[in-house]
Amino acid sequence: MAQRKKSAAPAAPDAVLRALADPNRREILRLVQHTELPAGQIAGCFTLTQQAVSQHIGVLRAAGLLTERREGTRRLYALHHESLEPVRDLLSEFWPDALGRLKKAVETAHPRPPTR
Amino acid sequence: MAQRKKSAAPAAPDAVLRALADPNRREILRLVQHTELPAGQIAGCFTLTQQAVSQHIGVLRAAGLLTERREGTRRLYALHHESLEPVRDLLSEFWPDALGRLKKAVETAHPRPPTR
DNA sequence: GAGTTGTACAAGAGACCGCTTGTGAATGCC
DNA sequence: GGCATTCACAAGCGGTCTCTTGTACAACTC
Repeated sequence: MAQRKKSAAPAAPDAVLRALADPNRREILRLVQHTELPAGQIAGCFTLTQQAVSQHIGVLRAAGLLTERREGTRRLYALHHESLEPVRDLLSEFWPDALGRLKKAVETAHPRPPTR
Repeated sequence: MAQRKKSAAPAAPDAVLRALADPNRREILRLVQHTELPAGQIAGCFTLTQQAVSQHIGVLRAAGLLTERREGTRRLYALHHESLEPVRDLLSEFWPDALGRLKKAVETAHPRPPTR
């Protein structure tokens, strides 16, 4: 199986939306949106246990919202912006006027590899 | 006490995101995106029971994503676009460059009453 | 090798979600 | 009034989510 999807289908936004629907997970994304951070440091920002935060990281990673890089014993996480696209597409679908047009503007300003 | 008890809810991003995270509910939103529809007609588009669809409508309404209008024994629902704004704000927060700037452009082009 | 550190995996409790069946309330029509 | 239609409310069931505690494992340090 070379490709996960045959066309430029809107993917499954379910996982991304569910992942975003939790305030703790959104906070994690805010922490790593500009710099990558090790799991332990992320966990240190919460009153939850390290394991609970690790599970949240797992949810975000499963949704494709985090990239992981191992460095020694640590694992560094960072926001993977492109996985937000299904949400943006969804939004533009329901946003009749403004966002729909602006989406094209975004794509013009930030060309991406053609989705085959 | 603030006066935020109207049918058009303040829309915490959690409720909106959770509501959007279900494919059946997204389908409901697509149905009423351009025209308002009675609950029964919405339910007729699904294999679920009328009650199940009614519950989905309740979730969407609680998230502020639907407006309700009573007409006789029927209740007509339509998409309430503005409740999507928290999602748009969230997205622009995590979208480093393009969407963040374009959001301002949207607000300039489509001014709305100041929130709060 | 032994200990320490950083992290994920596993199992379980309690809450919540989505669905079904059953029922009731409001409106319209005869 | 009596009845049909439209729809929400209520209870219950199985599955899923989120959290906790306990544990395992890999990589560094000595």
